[in-house]
Amino acid sequence: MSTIKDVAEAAGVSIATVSRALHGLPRVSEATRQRVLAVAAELRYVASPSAASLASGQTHAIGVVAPYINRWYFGAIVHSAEERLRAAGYDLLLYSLGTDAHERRRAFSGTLLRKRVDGVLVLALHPTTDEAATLSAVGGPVAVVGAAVPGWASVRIDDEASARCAVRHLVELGHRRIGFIGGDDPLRTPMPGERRRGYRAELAAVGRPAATELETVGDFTVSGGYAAAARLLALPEPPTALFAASDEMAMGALQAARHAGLRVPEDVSVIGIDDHEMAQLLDLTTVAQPVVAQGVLAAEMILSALADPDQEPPAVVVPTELVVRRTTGPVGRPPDTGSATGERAVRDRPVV
Amino acid sequence: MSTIKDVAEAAGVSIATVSRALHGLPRVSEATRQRVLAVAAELRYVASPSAASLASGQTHAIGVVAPYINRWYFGAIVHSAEERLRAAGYDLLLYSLGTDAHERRRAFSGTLLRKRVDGVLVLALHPTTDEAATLSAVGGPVAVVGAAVPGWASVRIDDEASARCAVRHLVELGHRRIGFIGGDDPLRTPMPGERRRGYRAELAAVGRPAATELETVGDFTVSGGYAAAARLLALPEPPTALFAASDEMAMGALQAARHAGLRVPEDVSVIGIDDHEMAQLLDLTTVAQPVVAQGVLAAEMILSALADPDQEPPAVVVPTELVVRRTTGPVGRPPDTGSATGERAVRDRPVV
DNA sequence: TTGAAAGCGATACCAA
DNA sequence: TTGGTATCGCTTTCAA
Repeated sequence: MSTIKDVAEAAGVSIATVSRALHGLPRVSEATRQRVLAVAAELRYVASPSAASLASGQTHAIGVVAPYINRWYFGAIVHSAEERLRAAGYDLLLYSLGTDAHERRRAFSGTLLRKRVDGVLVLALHPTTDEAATLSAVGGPVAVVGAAVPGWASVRIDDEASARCAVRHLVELGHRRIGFIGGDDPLRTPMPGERRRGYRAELAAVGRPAATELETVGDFTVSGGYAAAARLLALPEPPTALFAASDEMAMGALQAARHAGLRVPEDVSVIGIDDHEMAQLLDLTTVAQPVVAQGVLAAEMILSALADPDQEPPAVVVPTELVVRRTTGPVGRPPDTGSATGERAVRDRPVV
Repeated sequence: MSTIKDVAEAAGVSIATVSRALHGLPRVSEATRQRVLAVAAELRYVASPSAASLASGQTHAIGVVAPYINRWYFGAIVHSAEERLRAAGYDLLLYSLGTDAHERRRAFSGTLLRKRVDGVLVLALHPTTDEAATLSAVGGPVAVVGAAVPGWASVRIDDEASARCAVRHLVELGHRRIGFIGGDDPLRTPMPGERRRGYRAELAAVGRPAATELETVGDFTVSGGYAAAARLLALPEPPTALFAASDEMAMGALQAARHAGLRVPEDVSVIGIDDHEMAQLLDLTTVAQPVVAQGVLAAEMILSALADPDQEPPAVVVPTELVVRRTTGPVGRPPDTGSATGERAVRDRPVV
């Protein structure tokens, strides 16, 4: 494996000149640069990242801290962020933590990241004040997706407003008894709480404050949504509509309704949040959030902070949009497939 | 940010001793070790990975080269492999290439990985002989999931046998006119071809060689599966069953059948391969492959090769299993929900 | 049991 | 326009 020294010798110049030539820096004659480039290519020279970062203090790597990588939301965001970061010459170091508190501590303490990355992308994790402080101490800029953290750049949706939007859609269809499938908070994100707050607020706005028995926990998985919906539909006075705080839970709810012998949306309406890639396939009505845009934006925030560390970190809230498909309909009547059901409503095109 | 020198001074020893103490090496008295450990903790010392790898030649990082990260199969494998590798003290460098030929070239040329990782995990990508050679030249061990490459460790399923298993299930249900939804090969993987071969072989075995019009292309996406199925079902003499080479395509096929006004499985049976996490939700019959096990196994192959570079790289084929749910049934009769439909059949439990 | 010192392979400053 | 060289922070060998 050739080093910069090999290139220097073969090109008949010093290593300093090789370095300059390869980095496109000035103070190298064009002739020399070409010669160095040719020799480097010939020797298949690749600079050692370790040596380069030891000398320069830059790693050209961004750490991605996420609870999961194998879920739609996270996969989509990591994918779009990676594309943007790689185009800018950065590598991605992946840290998916699971729900393990110990791993979380390691990641946020900086033990894993210090001296290893130039910046950090945090996904859907809300650090405590302490955690934010220690992770900031790692040194580089931090951007977070799905939460707002003082001092960090952030991109997110308005979770409370999105929940209100979903519930309002159901209310406009005449529903008054609406079940909520939320989640507990193993990762201490504020998101579940905010979506619940939106649910309650919108119900309160129509004078039907939420009943405790209508709020359940589905922990953001398909099977959790199934179980929660099954419980709600088995109530003495079951809800006529279900609002799940994520599409994955809504999909479970869909199946639970079918297994209970109920037609969707004739007997029960179901709405989610996300616009998961399978939502269209299942005809699920949902409040769509732009995941790709959030990933790209977060990546650009990091790049921008890297370029100019002194700027104020931006906090962007991206819009969501109600997408009406076929799992929501008027209460107690056959589904309305004709005219619009709400001014913000977007009626979705069929697959393909 | 403290360095090893700070720790050495604070502990009143040399940096060599600090290094030994921190690495648990011998030739350090227990008392000294404790003192160094205490001082290091106090100073929140974290060794610089760049300096360490420059000096030792080891990066403690594994490169993951995959076409996508935001698809079920890849997310699941990366997740399980990461867990295993992190437990062994390795970081993960993510390289998801998309279908871009240029990115692919960069990754396999070693430009991205040389001197950067100790080993490489390749997912579902089949390198050319040249690519395999240059990636091997990167230096560390390589393990591949979903393909077999001479000289590399590998874990995979038997794609042809899995396809035969799926088709045999349909044949045993009485189907003779069976449509195939495969995919072209943007990433030059042999997998699609092998599944097609299995389809043809099994049909030939019952004396019904495949008709060209029954073989379509769905490019392994939901919408591709939808379009392919729609085409098949619109044939003058449509198939009574559809075999999709992946669950995602099968899900699209399911929807296409419903949109065509056909009942599944009464009018048309659908089977896939994978056992995608949503397959259970959709009651999809499929041939399950163990993704978590494949990820862990591949990770362990790399670790093992790192520990002992001289061993012969293993090539493991993991078993698949037919999982009968409710999208396949006897041809031209109402679905048989009673007794078993095949000796390898596993009847799936309901969700939750 | 401990320390001194020679690299590892680059970057970047200062002279020439 | 070029080269010499100090430096980054650690690992590892060899002496003490």
